[in-house]
Amino acid sequence: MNVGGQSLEFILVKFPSLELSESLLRNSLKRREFVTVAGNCECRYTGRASSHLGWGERLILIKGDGSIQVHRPKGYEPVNWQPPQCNFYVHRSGGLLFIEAHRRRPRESLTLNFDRIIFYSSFKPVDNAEFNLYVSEEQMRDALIRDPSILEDGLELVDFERKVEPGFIDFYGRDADGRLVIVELKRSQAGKEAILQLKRYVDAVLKITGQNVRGVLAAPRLKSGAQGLLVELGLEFRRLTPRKCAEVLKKSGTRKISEFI
Amino acid sequence: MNVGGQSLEFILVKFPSLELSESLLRNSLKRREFVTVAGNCECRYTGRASSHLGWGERLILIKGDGSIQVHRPKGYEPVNWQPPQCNFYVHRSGGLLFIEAHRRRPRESLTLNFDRIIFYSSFKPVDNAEFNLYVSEEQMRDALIRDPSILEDGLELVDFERKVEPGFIDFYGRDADGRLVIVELKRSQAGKEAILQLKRYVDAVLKITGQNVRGVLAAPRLKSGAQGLLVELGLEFRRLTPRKCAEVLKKSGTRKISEFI
DNA sequence: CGTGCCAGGTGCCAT
DNA sequence: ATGGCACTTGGCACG
Repeated sequence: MNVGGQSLEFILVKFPSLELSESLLRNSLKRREFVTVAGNCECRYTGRASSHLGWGERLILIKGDGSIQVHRPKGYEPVNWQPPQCNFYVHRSGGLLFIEAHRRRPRESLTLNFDRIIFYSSFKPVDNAEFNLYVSEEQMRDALIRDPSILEDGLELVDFERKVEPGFIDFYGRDADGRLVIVELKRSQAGKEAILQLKRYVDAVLKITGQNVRGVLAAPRLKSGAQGLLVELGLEFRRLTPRKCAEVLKKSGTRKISEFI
Repeated sequence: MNVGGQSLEFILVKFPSLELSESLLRNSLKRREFVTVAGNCECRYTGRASSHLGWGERLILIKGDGSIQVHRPKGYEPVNWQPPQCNFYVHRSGGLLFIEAHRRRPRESLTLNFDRIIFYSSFKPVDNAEFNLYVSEEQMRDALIRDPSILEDGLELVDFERKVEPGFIDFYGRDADGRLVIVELKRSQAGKEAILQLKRYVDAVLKITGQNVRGVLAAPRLKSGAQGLLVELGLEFRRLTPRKCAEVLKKSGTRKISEFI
């Protein structure tokens, strides 16, 4: 597919013959298109386990990355599937259309045979958007204030949004050993920028107080490759997930933040 | 859909207008059909966590059980979804078509807005087939109950699925020397987790009975590196393959498990 | 590559 | 409803 609502290599066929379906499939697989097929089929899987599913009408998705999934009329999860990067073989035999999806490591295969196709569709979706899973940074901060122990046992709040030279420190606390702890929060994957920001805060507070200061980066995850810089600068990472924050916020209920400070 | 390859309430439309799509959707949702829609959309989720996905072309499945899933061109898993039994709201606003899927307990919602539909399909799949997965952990347990000697000569069943403090013991027996044996089953490669789980059971039973207790981990194989922990904790490993279990189940036939206990 | 750990996990079955 | 746990778990980061 492409811009302007005009079809580019977009195919949609109602009740294609098995012969036509076979050639459409071969073509789509070669082009790595997103294929959607509905039809009456039987499914066999063998690999880590084995399974058999008798005849019935289902919807099959085959994606350009080489994944396949078979959906029955009910249930969120596919009844049979194969993860990305498997090899497909399409052939007709005995009046049936076969789709095989093979994978190595672990060695397993999924075989579907159709006696009737209800519809066939293929297109190349244009989708470059970024997916973000998050709570707001403010919600994360609120959760941490209400229960600092979600980050570390014994951690206690001293102040938040404290102004220092480079900016505002998200969370300013003291750990079980009495050491100062500066926490920098990121609502999604944290990268080098966040690490350097935290370092500036740590340096500033060290300069002001002269005390030993710990710098902790709290985020759902660390960008790959950022670990090195973190360690190099003597900082720490603590995983803090949207889920955990949501739990705390729910548990502590509607009470105002002011009650916790 | 129904027999004979003839359409019964089967709809397939290429590039429907948002207006038409809205009315088709309302109808399909009312009839609890299996809906497949491809289109350019934006997705927002809020509930246990929150997420946002910018504009892009995706495929959406809505099943008759009230589940919905949004598939991007790559990846086995849907980027956004909602499990069965949620409520749908469809409306148009500001030149966009909105689909909302709401759920209570946990309270969460998924909202999709489309500016263009690539194709719309709906049908009522006929699928009454039974799905069979071979050699599940339960089947392994059944095989072991029917013939404990597959694990060790002289082993006899005392109880299964026995409740102790940490959870349920898969198989609880007595060996040729009269010692208690606790078996933890894994249908595939067993790792550290399984060993620790077994250890908890052994400790619990030891505490209760005061008797000498053997802990046996039974699985097709042990993860490399797990051997050390096993020995360290005084536990044992016995290889038990799906094939062997299948043999036992086949030999003992269709007789019910209750005949063996 | 394997190994470990998290997930908006989901699903199943128990109390 | 809540808890324990398996899952063809899938996915990602790390050694």
